[in-house]
Amino acid sequence: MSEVFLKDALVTLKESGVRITPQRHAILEFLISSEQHPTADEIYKALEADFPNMSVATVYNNLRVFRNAGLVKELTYGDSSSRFDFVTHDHYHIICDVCGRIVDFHHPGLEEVEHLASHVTGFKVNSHRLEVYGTCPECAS
Amino acid sequence: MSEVFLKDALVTLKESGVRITPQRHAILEFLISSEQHPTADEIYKALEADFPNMSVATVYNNLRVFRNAGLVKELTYGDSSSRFDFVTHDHYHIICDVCGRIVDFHHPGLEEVEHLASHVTGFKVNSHRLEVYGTCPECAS
DNA sequence: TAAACTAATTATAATGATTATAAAGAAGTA
DNA sequence: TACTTCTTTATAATCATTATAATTAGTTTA
Repeated sequence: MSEVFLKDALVTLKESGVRITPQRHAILEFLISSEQHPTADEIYKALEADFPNMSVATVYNNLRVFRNAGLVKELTYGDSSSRFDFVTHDHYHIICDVCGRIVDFHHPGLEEVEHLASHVTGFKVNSHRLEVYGTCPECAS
Repeated sequence: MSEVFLKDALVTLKESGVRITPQRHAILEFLISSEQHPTADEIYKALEADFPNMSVATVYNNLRVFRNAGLVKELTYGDSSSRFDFVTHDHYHIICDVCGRIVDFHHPGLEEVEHLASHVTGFKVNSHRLEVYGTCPECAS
């Protein structure tokens, strides 16, 4: 399953003229396999063993490359550092107020909200962002 | 109208044992009158004339105090600095991808989404966050 | 009202995430 | 193989935010 995502991602990159380097391959692979929405630093640390000489800048640079290619979404919450999420299909996030864990969930798109917003404000709507906050089962017990 | 908001806010603060200083008064007043969702630095600069000796730390400290009191919401987007929004009644934001302008709009709460999220993930839901992105009428023309 | 207690402000330094820069290295191409 | 261009690395710079310590100012109570 995740193999397919990786292959598709590599094709997407190649088509937009981006070179596939071992570092890029590894960052993508880690992002896809990770269910944890990691920060740039977490990615950096996770790949330290395989790439002892890799620079943090490489991680940031490539996350930006992936984001521009539409492969990765950057999630910004109140805390200090961004988290990165490999884009598979549309899903929303629910975030635990206690431990910060981010869990995916699916919900039909909110077109009606987009329509209303467009109607009221006169904006031409492109997209929306929705997050739900609460307490995860582990922290609740 | 905004006078009422200010008075209510001051009462709320007093009730939670927070002292009303001239700086706090000014920051609140500016936040309420502003339709621009300012950054901490914008608040600091706006009050520079009236409070030449005020420290940036004071702005940050008090924004945190207001946030803890539930008077102010912190908005974090991709860009570097947070924006702060005085809480009146529930409303959502639509953000222009071109110029970054943030406009308020109202929409009935999305309880059904919260319910579904809770059901699927087992979380105890507290709140949610929704933002719509697009192009504002000015930038579209 | 004035002393006393405590919280708030100020000035400054520190932190920490992210970005910029320049040199070295590697991928793709003729 | 030599060339061009993109990528990585190492490091320094930037910038928002927070921590610290000393000073100042609200608030309380006698």
